[in-house]
Amino acid sequence: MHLATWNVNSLSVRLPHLLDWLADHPVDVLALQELKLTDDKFPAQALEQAGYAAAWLGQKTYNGVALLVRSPGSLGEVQRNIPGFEDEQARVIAATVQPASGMPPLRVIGAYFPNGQAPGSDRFAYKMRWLDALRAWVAQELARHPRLVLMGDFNITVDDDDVWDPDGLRDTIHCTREERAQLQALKDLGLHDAFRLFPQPPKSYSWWDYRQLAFPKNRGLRIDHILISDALKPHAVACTIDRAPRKRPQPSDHAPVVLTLAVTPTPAPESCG
DNA sequence: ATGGCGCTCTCGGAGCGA
Repeated sequence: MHLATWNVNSLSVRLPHLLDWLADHPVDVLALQELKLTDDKFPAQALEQAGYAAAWLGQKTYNGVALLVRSPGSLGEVQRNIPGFEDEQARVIAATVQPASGMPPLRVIGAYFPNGQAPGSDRFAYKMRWLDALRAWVAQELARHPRLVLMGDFNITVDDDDVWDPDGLRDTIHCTREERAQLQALKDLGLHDAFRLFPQPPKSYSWWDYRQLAFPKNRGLRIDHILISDALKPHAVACTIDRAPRKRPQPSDHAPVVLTLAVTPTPAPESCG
């Protein structure tokens, strides 16, 4: 089965891209970020016709997140935003997912982490507060749901391998020690960066600036991540970034990240052969 | 050196993203 995350940068604008992508890649679960629409504008009917049920949390102009599950899968115990963390911004949606593929249920958290603008700014301070609240809540979620996926636009690079120009971008937003320490603290709860469980091409990124021919020059960042719990790690068989939608006219600035999970655990590499 | 693109809200140009 397949799970994916994609920051679409306006679901209204990108709906044709999304429907095309789902037709070619009928993933079981998809987390979307930056819907940029209010709840009443969410294209639930078009997605249902494409074979997907959805839960969403939108707002005017900015942010907005959704979880999609391929029918006849289902979403239950939907949580919108972080419990106990007052936030006007629509950034988190979680659900217990029963996949269509027949795999046992998963707890899936889709998140659009704050950008942070610049170190030292008010928005950076908000990003740190938000990350503190997220981590405390994810710890509780993990205790209740060992089979957990946390995926989305993290707006944080894990390390310099995720940065096209690590020296030029040293300690700039998405690359600061504080942000990376927060991401490490999330991983320390017992989560694994699915992308780095597997050999990957060098200079693999998930976001490229619209300007300066950044995409054709592959000047990007890997800031969209899929973290999986200890219990799911033995099921992971592949994780890739699909650059194809970024090559289309009027693309999102982000590419989808796709995780493949086996229904049954796969042997650890040490036990092979 | 700066801003360079794209989206939203709204029809001029600002705010924001990353």
